[in-house]
Amino acid sequence: MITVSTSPEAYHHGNLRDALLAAGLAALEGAAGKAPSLRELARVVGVSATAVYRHFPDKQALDAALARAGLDLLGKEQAAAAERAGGGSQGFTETGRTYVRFALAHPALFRLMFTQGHPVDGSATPDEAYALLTANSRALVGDPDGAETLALQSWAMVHGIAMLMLDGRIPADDALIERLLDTGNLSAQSCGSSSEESP
Amino acid sequence: MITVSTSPEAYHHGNLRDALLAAGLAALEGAAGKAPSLRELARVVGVSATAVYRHFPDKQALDAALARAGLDLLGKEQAAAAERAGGGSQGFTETGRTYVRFALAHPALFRLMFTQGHPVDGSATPDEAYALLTANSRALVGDPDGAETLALQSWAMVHGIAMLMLDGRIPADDALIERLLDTGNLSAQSCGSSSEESP
DNA sequence: CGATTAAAGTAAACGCCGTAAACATAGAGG
DNA sequence: CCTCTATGTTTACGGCGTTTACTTTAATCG
Repeated sequence: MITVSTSPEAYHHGNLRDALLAAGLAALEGAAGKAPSLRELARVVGVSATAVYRHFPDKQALDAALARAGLDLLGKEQAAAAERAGGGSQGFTETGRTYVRFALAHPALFRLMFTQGHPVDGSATPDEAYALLTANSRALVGDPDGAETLALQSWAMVHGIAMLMLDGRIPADDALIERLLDTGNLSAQSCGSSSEESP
Repeated sequence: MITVSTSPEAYHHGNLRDALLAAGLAALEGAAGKAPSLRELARVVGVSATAVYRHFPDKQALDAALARAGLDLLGKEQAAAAERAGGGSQGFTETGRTYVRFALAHPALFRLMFTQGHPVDGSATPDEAYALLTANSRALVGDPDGAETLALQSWAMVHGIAMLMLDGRIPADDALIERLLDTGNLSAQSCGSSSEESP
């Protein structure tokens, strides 16, 4: 009944793994916005709960696979957005904007991606998003150390914006995203004068 | 047997609520770093699981109360740190440093604080940390709009750093914290020239 | 002071969850 | 054709959050 994009094999021998991942991603988008249970996924795919264990050692592994899928998707969207903006500092900013928008568009998936206890899959395949980030910041600032710092600061900034908006601590407002993404203001702290001043 | 700080009454009529919160905070600090279950908390306090429902409508409410307690604690630590640093921009930076340190020192609690679906307790008591943040940034920049932007950007930055470190995406390294907290570098993007440039 | 009443606790049960163990079956390879 | 191995199923366990119905405690009030 359910056809999964990734692999065209007959269902009963073949692509349960992909079917589970597809069902998981679908569930994460659903109105519930709730992380799906292993049993629920098995039910949706039409298989017994324990069948899942033929393809994932435990639920955490399933979640990790979902997280990696989400990370890949984010990386692709970012790359596309950066290219559309024509690279350079414009592309860099667009990458950040896409990051926040992705989080707001897929809240449950985004939470899952970053909520695992340890880095997803221990750097087996470093994710595309991060590679793009460092490459772009290296293109913007010459000094390698400065480039890494800029990359991490930018990541932290957009990640913080995304998380605070997802958690409802600050309004998930488009205009606010733009305002926060414009880091020119931040330099008021250290750009105009040197680092000391008191009221 | 267990004495709880908040309320000195005899146990069987009185302070189950506070005992549960204390047990919850203790569990969140424990080596497990795992969010405690309602039943586990009841067990620790020596009460049946359903007794909890006399004091909290459901587990989410218990979690929200724990989150609020954590928020208060964070606010107090930040205020103390800012005062110790003598206020001004020094104090402002110290506030941020304390935020990240708090997250690393109490990972499970910090996660709980920001992982609830909606803002904890719908702005009933706006939290001290945020009040301090806006007050400080207003003291640093004159323009109220600019102050709010600076406040939110700073919050997003430290929150992002904290979260990425908790999730193991970037090393939880003291030197790195310092490097990322120094936002002077960020201005390289928009301080030296106007906003356009390409490689 | 004693009866009533409301607050605070208990016990049992429900349906869900993740996971383990033992068993079934289909298809590939000798 | 028969056997293995990969992939599935059934059944079961303990833990979870929550509901329902019951009991106890202590505070109120005539």
